[in-house]
Amino acid sequence: MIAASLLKKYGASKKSFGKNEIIFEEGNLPAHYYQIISGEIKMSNYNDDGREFIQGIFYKEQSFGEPPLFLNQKYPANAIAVEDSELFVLSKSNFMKLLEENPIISIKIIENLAQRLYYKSVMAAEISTHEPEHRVLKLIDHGIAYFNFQKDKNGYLINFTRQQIGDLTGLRVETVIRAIKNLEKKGELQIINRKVYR
Amino acid sequence: MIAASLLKKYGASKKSFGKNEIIFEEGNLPAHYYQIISGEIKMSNYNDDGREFIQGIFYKEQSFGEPPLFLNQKYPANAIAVEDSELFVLSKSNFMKLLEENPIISIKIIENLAQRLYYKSVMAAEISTHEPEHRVLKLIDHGIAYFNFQKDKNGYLINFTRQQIGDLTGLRVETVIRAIKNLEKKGELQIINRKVYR
DNA sequence: CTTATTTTATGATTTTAGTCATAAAACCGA
DNA sequence: TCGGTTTTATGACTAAAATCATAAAATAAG
Repeated sequence: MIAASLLKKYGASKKSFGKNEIIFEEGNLPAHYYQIISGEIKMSNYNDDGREFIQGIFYKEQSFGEPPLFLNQKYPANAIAVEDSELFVLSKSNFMKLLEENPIISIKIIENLAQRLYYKSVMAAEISTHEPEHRVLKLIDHGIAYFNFQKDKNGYLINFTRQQIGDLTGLRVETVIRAIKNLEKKGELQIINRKVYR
Repeated sequence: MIAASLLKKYGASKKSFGKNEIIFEEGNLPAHYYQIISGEIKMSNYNDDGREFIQGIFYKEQSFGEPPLFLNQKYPANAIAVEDSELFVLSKSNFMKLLEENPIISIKIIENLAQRLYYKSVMAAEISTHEPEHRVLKLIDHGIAYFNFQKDKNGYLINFTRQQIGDLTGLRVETVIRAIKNLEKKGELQIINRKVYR
C-alpha cells in the first residue's frame, strides 16, 4: 500500500466502479497501477465452460494486478468490483517514476508480492494434493490471517459464501457445503444460522 | 539474478550440494539468500501420505526461496538438489544491506517475483478448473517459455519425466502418461522413443 | 411488502481420475 | 556388463467429487 499523498503527487486519480463493473479483463495489456480506497475487488478466471476460479480478493488499501505491469505481459485474469468501490488509478509511466524516485516503496512492493506468492504456494499445494475438507480449512485459516475477517464472541466470522470458497479452492458449491458440515461435526468450526465461524 | 561480483562483494560464499541433498526444509526459518551457479533445484511439498507437489524447478542463475526471507515466515516448502549443484549463499543481513545500497537490484527482484506470481496464477487456474490434457499442455507451454527446454529438429524437447509433470500439475503418473498419449493422437505433441517434443 | 434472486441444503447418479497390479524398456552404478 | 532402479506403459477396478435435480431459507430489489 502506497500513501495517498504520494500517489496524488505522481498524478493518481480517483475512479469509481459500480458493483460487478469490470476494471480490466484477461488478455488486456496493463497500463495502470490500481490501489483500493474502498470496496472489494476480485480477480478471477473463467474456463471454457464458464467455471470460475478466484485468484484473490482484495480490500481497502491493497493493490492488485501489478505482476503483468512489471512484466509487460497480458493480464492472466479479470478484475471485477464485488461491490461499489473507489480506486486510485496511476498510469504505468508515473508509477514507474514513483518507484525509481522512492526506493523505500520498492521494498514494500517486494514484501507485498512475496506475501501473495506465499499464499499461492500454500494454496497450490493444497489444491493439488489434499481432500476438500483440508482445502477449505486451509483457506479459512489463511483468510483469518490475511483477509479482513471479524472476530466476535463466536470466533472469526468467515465472510465468504460457499460459492466463493469453492471458487477459491477449485471445489463445487455442494462439495464445499458438505465439507463445511463435516468440519462442524469434527468440531473444527461452527455454523450459527448458516454463517461459518472459526 | 544478481551479478556474482556484487554477491561476492557482500560476502556471499559458494556451497556445493550433492544430488538429493536438502538445502532447506518446510518449517525452517529462512536465514539466507540462495542463487544457483550450476545444477538444478526443486522446491516441493509432501502431503500426509507422501504425495509430492513441486512448487517450482530452478536452474543456473536463478534464485529461490526469497518470499519467506522477506516476510520472516517459515518456508512453505522444501528445497532439494535434483542433481549436483553449486550455489551462492548470502546471509540475510548482508542480502538486505545489498538491496538497500543497490536499488536497481530491488527492481530486478520485483520482476522476478512478478514472474513467479504470474506462473502460479496461471497454473492455479489450470489445476483447479481444467482437465488433465489441458493442464499438461499448459505446463509444457510454460516450460518452453521459462524453463530451459532445448529446440532441435523435432521441436522443443520437454525435459521432464512424466512423474515430474504429474507433481507439477497435481496429476498421477498414469494420468499424465495417458494425457500425453492423447495429446499425441490429437497432434498437439510428438513422442519420439519415449521423449516428448512440442 | 411483495417478488425475484441468491444462498444454503440434500439426495441420487455419473463421470473421471485415482488406484492397483503387472511388466517391459531404459538408465545407472558398481 | 550385470543387476538394480527408474521410467514408461497398459488394463481392470474403485472411489470420490462432480453433476443433476429439487427445494427451502435468506437476502436484495422494486
